[in-house]
Amino acid sequence: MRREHCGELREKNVGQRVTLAGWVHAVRDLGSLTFVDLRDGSGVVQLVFREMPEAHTLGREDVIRVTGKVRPREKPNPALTTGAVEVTVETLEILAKSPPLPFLPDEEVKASEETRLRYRFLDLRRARMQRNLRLRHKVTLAIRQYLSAQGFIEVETPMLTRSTPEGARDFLVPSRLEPGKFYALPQSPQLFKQILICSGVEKYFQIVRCFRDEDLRADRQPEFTQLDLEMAFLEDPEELFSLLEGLVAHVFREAIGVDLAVPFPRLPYREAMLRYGSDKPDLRFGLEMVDLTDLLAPAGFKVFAEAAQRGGVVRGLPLPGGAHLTRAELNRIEESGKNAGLSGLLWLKVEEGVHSPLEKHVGEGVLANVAARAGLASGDLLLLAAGPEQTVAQALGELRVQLARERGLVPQGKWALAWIVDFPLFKLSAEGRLESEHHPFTSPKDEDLPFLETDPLRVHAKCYDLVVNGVELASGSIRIHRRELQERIFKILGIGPEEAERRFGFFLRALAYGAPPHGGIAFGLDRWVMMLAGENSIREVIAFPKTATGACPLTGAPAEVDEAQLRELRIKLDL
RNA sequence: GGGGACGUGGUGUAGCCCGGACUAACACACCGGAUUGUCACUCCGGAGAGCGCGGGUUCAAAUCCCGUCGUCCCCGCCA
Repeated sequence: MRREHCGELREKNVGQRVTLAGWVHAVRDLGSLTFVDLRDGSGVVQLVFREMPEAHTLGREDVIRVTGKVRPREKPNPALTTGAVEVTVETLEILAKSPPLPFLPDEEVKASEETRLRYRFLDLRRARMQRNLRLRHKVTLAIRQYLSAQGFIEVETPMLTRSTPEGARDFLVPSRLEPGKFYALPQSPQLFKQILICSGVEKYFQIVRCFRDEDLRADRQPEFTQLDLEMAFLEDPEELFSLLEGLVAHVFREAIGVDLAVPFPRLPYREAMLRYGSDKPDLRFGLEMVDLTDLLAPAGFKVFAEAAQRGGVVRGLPLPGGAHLTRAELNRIEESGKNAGLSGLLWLKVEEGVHSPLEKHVGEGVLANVAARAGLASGDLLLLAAGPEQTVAQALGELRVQLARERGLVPQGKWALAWIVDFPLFKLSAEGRLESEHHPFTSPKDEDLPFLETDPLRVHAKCYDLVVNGVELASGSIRIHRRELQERIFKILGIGPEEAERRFGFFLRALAYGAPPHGGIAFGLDRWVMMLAGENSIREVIAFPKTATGACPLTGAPAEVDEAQLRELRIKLDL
């Protein structure tokens, strides 16, 4: 269909005869004069119908085609990019009618999210959703351009595969040809991309759908998209970091015109936990925590002494300008701290000297030292907590973010990116078993290899996360490329040779036949686009997302299937 | 698995705490009419829900109670 684009008409088009097609965005019927805002993918332009009775039959979201002449407006509308002109209609053709709408595809949707999802085809017509879809396209295009220019090739890996040893629950697909057996949808292409490396694909990437059957959140969907990437002959994460800094900076520039400062800071996991109480710290603001165990444990306050005795810590979270907080506000903060797992929260403030309920227990000298270490100035507050290190760090970390938000200490429009490095290789599960912190194919750091069996928890991994404004954007590692080391790791994790062979023998075989050193990373694409779009939910940047129970209000999925389908798959339901 | 919030015409809300004047209100959308410069057009008129569903309490339930379903947020879970 030959046509001009509504949103592109300007004063320079005045006098031209044009054909336009699109949706009726609004109708203003003044009798023998009718104005219609016509919308297509490019934007909106005003049509003028004079003495055309058909114009009275137009309804919102009807699809029409018109021809007419571009004219300057008597009264331009500065709110519209095409506001200097209008099109006087000569012919009108109604291509499709629309029934009354559940909601108008205007900027301000009043419809609930459920209604929006049920009528997603209407919702996506809104300018904001169109912008989000286009932004997402820009991001994936920029990624493909950049990586392609760097010599990476995109390779597709199977959607129907076998259950890979990731941590999450798998979505299963029954096999008809082999009754009783199942495919799994991939949680990530982890093993396939490593096999590609072993296959001589030295630089691989894929923008790929991944599936995890876990509960949903505002930033979690059962199917989501990753930018998955892997490189051969990679031993030093720094090599990858500089490549990815280039990629990330390119995407930010292309997608939203922001120039990021590179390189991004590197922050060891241990330091992130100590200073920010999180392995994905929001570095847009300060409020850095300090360790006070050595000052306060021996100071004569029982709670602190006992915490230290049990191997715990005493930590402080400074709150600049917090000295004037009322008793009620402090109580509320303590309540939040308790919800986050603390057994209590004490405070200290600097205001014409140092004041604290601790004063009578530990004395002024100690308090002054504490204030000095925390770098407190007059008018500042320090929140104090004691207990097991992990608990205290995490809880104060949560408080740090919460207080910064509440008190407006988070700078808007700022992008704080950082690499978190030197993660531990293992962690203890709730049952006290060793588990991989990242995944079992992550390489330990060379200098820690001697402790692998003797003191596994002190072993660091060649593992890294990229965090942006307190959100984990990407996560990756240098992989194990020698089979012997892989078998040592399995052994430590309690995976015997038979189990290893059964679950991923195919992968171990690939490693055995000459695997180059390699490593890679995976980005959460939905989260990335969400942040770039300034949205609070990834559903706003996914064309057809699922609800919190994994349902699709548009299609009604998941749904029952025919008895015949089940019989063919030899499946009997037991509900 | 747990906690919290919510569910009222097509859509978004008010009413619910404190049951009765609710024959359920308002806005947008819709229908009819008027209208030659609007752009949230305006003006006049109209239709449209029995309050997610089921049960209970009561003389009386949108309102109180129990159950159930659905939506959203959070914790667990998600390496």
